[in-house]
Formats: sequence, C-alpha cells, structure tokens
Amino acid sequence: MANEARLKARKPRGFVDRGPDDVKATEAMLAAIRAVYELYGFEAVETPLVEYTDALGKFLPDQDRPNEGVFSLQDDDEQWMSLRYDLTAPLARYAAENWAVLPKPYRSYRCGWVFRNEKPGPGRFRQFMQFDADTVGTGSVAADAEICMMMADAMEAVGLKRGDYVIKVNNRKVLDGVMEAIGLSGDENAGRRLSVLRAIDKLDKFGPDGVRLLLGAGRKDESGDFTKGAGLTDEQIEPVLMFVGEPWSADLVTKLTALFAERGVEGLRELQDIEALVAAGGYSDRIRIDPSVVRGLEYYTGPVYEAELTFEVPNDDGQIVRFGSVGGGGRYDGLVSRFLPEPVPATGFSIGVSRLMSALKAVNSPILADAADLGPVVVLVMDKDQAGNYLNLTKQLRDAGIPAEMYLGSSGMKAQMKYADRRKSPCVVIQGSNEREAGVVQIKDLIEGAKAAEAYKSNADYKAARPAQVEAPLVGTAETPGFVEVVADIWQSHGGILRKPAARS
RNA sequence: GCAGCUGUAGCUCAGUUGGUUAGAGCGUCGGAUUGUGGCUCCGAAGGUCGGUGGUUCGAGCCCACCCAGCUGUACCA
Repeated sequence: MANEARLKARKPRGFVDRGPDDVKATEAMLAAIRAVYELYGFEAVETPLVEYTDALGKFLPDQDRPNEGVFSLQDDDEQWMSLRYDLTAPLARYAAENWAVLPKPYRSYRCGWVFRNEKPGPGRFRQFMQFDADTVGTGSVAADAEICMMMADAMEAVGLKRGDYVIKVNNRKVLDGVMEAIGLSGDENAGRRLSVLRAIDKLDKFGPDGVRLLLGAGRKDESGDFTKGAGLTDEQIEPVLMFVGEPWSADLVTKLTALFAERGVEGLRELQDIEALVAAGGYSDRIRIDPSVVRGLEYYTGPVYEAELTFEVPNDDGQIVRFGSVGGGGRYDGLVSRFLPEPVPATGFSIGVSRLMSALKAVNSPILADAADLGPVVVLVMDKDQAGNYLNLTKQLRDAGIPAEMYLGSSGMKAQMKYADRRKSPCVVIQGSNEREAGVVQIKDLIEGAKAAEAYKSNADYKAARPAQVEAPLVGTAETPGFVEVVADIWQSHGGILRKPAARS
C-alpha cells in the first residue's frame, strides 16, 4: 500500500462543476433570453474577465487589500488587475472607451462569468453567471420602462408563467426623499442612510417588526447574534414604515408629495411616468411599483428594479422555500461619466443565471425538458481485430446525422452494454463473426429493452429472449431497410434529431 | 466577520460506561452467464475515524487548539 500522501482531488471552495445536463439546460435558457433581448434591438458585446482594478470602481472596500471581495493580481508593470465582480462596471468602461464611435443611445447585452471573493453559501458561489442588458446614453424613463418590460418577457421566455414572477420598481430619489423628510440628509448622515436602506431591504425577510428593530436599537437573531440598528427615534421610524408598508397609490403619492422636497417629488413623477408607460405596453399585471425595493448597490441614482419569483417550493428537506430575487438593476447615471468629461446617463438589468436555473428546475420548466439529451449510439467491439470495420459502421451512422461512437475501452460485451446504458444510448450496434459473415448487424433498443426486461424473472430466459433486438443488413434494399435507416428510426423514436449538415449547393 | 451545530468507506449512516482486527445499506469492480445493460446469488476492492497535541495501561469515543462543512446573521460594489 502506498502510504505517502496522495494529492487529493478537490475543487476550490465556492466553485462548482457542471455536468452535461446542466450545461445543456443553461444553454437552452440563455438562448431563450438572448432571443428576447435581440427582439428588443439590443446587440451583443463581450468584455474580458479581467479589468484594471481602478476601472472596477471606487466600490472596492479597501485599495490596500485588493483581494478583499474581489480576486486581484498584479501585472508585471505593477498595475493591479481584478476579475470582474459584475458586468456593469466593465460595460461602463467599454462604453466610455468607445463612446466616440458607438451609436447613441447604446443598447447592448452580455452574458458571462463574474467572480466574488467572499464566503460561499447555499446558492451563493464565488463564480457565477450574469446576463445583462443596458441602455447607455439616455436619461429617459422610457428606457427604464422598456428594460422592465423586456425582463418580464424574458421571464416568460424561459418558461415561467404569468403570476409566478413580478418585476418590482422603485426609485432611489423617493427613498432619499423619505430620509430627507426625517432629517437624515447631508454627508454626516450617509452611514445612517445606508443602515436605513439595509433595514428596509430586509422587509420580506423579517417583516415590519424586524425592520422596526433594525431601524431602532437593533435585532437579535435566533442564534443569539446581535445586529446593531440604525438608531432612529420612534418619530423617525414611523414615516419610514408607513412608506414601505403602504401599497403604491394616488393617495400615497399625494401624501408623499406634501412631505418631500424637490428631489423626492421628481422621483415620484418618474415612477408615475414609468407606471403609465408600462400600462400603455400592457404590462401592468407584471410590473408593479413597490416602495420597499432597495437594491443594495451604492451607484444607483434613480429607478431601481427587481425580478422576484412569487411561488413557493418544498426543498429536499421538505421545507417551503421562496426563490425571491432572480435579477435586478436600475439607473446608474454616474458610472460611465467617471471616465468621460460629459454626463452619460445609463440604465440596465442583470439576471442571475444560476438562481434562475434552479428556479426553473423547481417548476419543471418546459425549456429544460427540451434540453434533455440522448447519448450516442454505441457500436460494440466484439472482435478487437475488427476495429477498422467497426469504425466504418460508426462513420456511416455519423454521416446520417446520428451521434455515434465505437467503444474504446478494453472490457467485454457485458461491460460494453453497461457503458452504453450509462451513456443513455438509445441503442447499440452488435456485429460478431456470425453477423459479419452474413453481412448484417444486430441492433438492440436499450430503452425498449429495459421496459421489456421487467417481464423476465430468470436471467437465462431474459438473455435468450433478447428483447427489443432486431437484425438489419449492412446495405438496404427496396424491401428491407439497411441498418443505418433502422438505427435512425430508433434514434428518432426516442426523440433524437438527425444532425445532418445542411446540403451545400 | 460573529454565533450555533456537525465531521467515521465514493454516498447515507451505525459504532455500548473508553477495551482485541471499526461495521451496515447503497454505489463501484469481478464472477455465476467465454455474445447481451435489468432481476437474483456469490465474491472483492475501498478507512491517516477531519488534523495536531494531550489525558489514559488502552481513544472513533474524554480534553485543548486548528481545519472543513452546514444553519443563522453581517457584508454583498
């Protein structure tokens, strides 16, 4: 026994491997989203995984510790570079760098991996995929309304039913108005404003009572851990709770207008405009103004949106779970202009691809069923000296557009059958010396065969019966189809499609 | 980061007040069946008991520290 330490195969914490089913399903989902984005006239753009750290923004917590939150490395000229942690900052860099030549407003989408160097948790990874769409170069709320409508269409394109999701819209200016009204304006209250926003963000998690504690002295969770609150007085807390707890209505707008200074009123007007645009598009049942939406990001300056799934599903332990947010976004008027001498307003939305995917699994979205895949037809190797012959059979199948492979291992027939089974092959092609001399092959349908096998109790009977197995000649005639045709029939009968390249003329 | 809980075979887990050589089911591989995936039967491989140190005649079990995982919470650009 080798006792010396063997290298342990293990993937880094917070990262995931993805198998063939997952890859296929994700591709199908992305294709559906992409189709929606392109229908709206957005064009693709791809940027690198790495950006200069300063281009990712002032949003880095600490320039002295560049690995806090992001993955960073130093170039040979000592410049700090980082793996991107979202797709918005790189887009802002790209738009600014190419501002002179881009059509304006610039409408683009992009999909890709982003990285965050932080503690992973259930459903939270250090590498994950986002799918974004943004309009850069217009301050019109029509751009915000359009993006919300596009997100609603994307939700349905991936198989979510109307009512299973809602796009919630709020406005940072309105939140600012509320805080101004309770005396939290000014630089000296910036930290406290942030605490208030965080507390509001927890409304669906802890309810109004939990938020009240967080706005005041603080809250203790069930493990006994204590979270310090924003330290507001009761007189300050009440208006905040009223604001986030009350449904959006003309009445609320009137009340708030009386309370607000100019900036808050402007926010209210923008929300009303969005509401009207959404109604004109026929999306009022799916896009809702909701004063409790916050979005943590500091760079948002106006409308913010969130795509939330409304259904509940039991998890593996039988507990009821809500998926919650599968995407979000908003207006970030300051981000592009960091690089340019002129103001460049922009708005965009980001879909969390992995989260959306696990939600689609939970509701059995048809888009995933379509992605289910058959393995290749396996040509068994009965006589090792006939490899050229088997390879030729395999090629004939491939030429007909049927995924096929010759068995490349060294095991016997039984193991080859098991291999084909595990590959989810619909059928195998068998040619021993008898068949070869007769110019035929045996074709065994593994899926039908498995059904038929249940009828046999003894293994001897099962083997003798050879269920779901047919013989076919290598070359067909007018009366008898050849083996390629027989395999093609079986392939298609199990839902396989022929991948014949389009004929060239 | 903070708090609580948990680490025994690839997976799910037993393991007595601390007592000889640490078990089961599933899975994997092989055989019964030299040319047929299922079922059944037989067999095999697979373990630094998370790590290090300590207590003890003796530790999977007790103690300390460390590491990892899970749950909650914080942060989440």
